Amino acid sequence: MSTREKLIVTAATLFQRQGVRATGLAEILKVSGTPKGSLYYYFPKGKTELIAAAIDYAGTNIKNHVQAALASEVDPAKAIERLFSEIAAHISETGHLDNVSISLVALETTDEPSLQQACTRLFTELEAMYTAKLEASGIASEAAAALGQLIQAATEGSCTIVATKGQPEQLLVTARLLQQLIRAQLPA
Amino acid sequence: MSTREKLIVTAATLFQRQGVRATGLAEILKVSGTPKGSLYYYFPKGKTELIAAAIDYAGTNIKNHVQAALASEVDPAKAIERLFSEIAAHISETGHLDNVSISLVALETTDEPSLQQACTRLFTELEAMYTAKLEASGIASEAAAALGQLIQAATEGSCTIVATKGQPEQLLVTARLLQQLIRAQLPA
DNA sequence: CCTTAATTATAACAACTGGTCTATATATTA
DNA sequence: TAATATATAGACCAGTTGTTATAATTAAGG
Repeated sequence: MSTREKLIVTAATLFQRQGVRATGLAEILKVSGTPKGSLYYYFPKGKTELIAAAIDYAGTNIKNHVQAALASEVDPAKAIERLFSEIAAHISETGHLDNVSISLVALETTDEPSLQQACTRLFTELEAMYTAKLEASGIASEAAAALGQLIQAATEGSCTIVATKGQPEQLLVTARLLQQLIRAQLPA
Repeated sequence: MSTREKLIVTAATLFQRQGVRATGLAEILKVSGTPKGSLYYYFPKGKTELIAAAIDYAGTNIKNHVQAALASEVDPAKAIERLFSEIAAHISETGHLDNVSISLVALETTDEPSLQQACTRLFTELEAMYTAKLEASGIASEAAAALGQLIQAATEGSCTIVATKGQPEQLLVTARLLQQLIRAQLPA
């Protein structure tokens, strides 16, 4: 792994776990074992540029997880169940939201247009993935789009609540209701 | 309004809008027009103590809004519609999440037990409010509890996404699906 | 009015922050 | 091998942060 990659991966993890403002550059350097000179060499615009790269990296990671879960089952309801149980397992094991949610980063960066746009893009892409899966199973596209939005909202909201409460199993309760809703929309 | 109250109200607003870490005591003092000596006089344990008071204040505010919306309609589905449209209007007008969501504060404070507990308590109380409303309309208690959790998750998640995207109308799409789900659970 | 309590004022502090700069080390190329 | 390009090292910087301490001012009580 190159120095630049180490910086991005470490930053992505720390930002998602504790937030952008709570993560100083000194900590990223220490955890990644990389030199300070390199940080400004690879990210001459500074922390904001590193945050942008970290959002993209985290986003790709999350999308890959979601894509794998959606592809693992033909039935979208079962796929959502699988996704939520994977998220629950991750949070249960790590106690953190890295690799599953960028809500904290998104909320912290609404005042910086380029970062807000990067987070917006990710949220939109995730919704589109859910929507596509639902459409592929025969749900009308308007209903699929609405459901895609709800699934994404429920996912981010559940991650936030579960991380706060320390109760990952709550994700499974929410998943069951979403499955019910999806099944009600599937063609007979 | 007393000095102590001014500090709490200002802190609550700024914390919900921009986060705890992005809000320094200097800004709270400036915006509230209160003296620095008073801050430590009233909150001798410092910023954490002020954050705790701000969470409680914000939580009471949010609970009051939710309670008013739930009480405004007998039908829980219509009440949720009203709540979501009020949230959408607020975000539309202000561009901020103060008075509607503590997700940012909650995510930033998971490493401080007393604050985590305060946020957990609020999330739990909000869920209980939704659950009680659903039960009162005849939904079986287990189903009502699961739905209460989904409503709370969808609310927090939607606020996060909508604040990021700057698209408050998306809340109304989500509200319609929640209404559908609620109606499917109501006794015939 | 005097005494006591409450509140305010503000300087000082150590620690942290993101960024700059220049010299040096390492890698690449011809 | 020497020259050039890339990457690293690390000192330094100004600004911000939350906190402490002490003196002064104001408010309350007898």
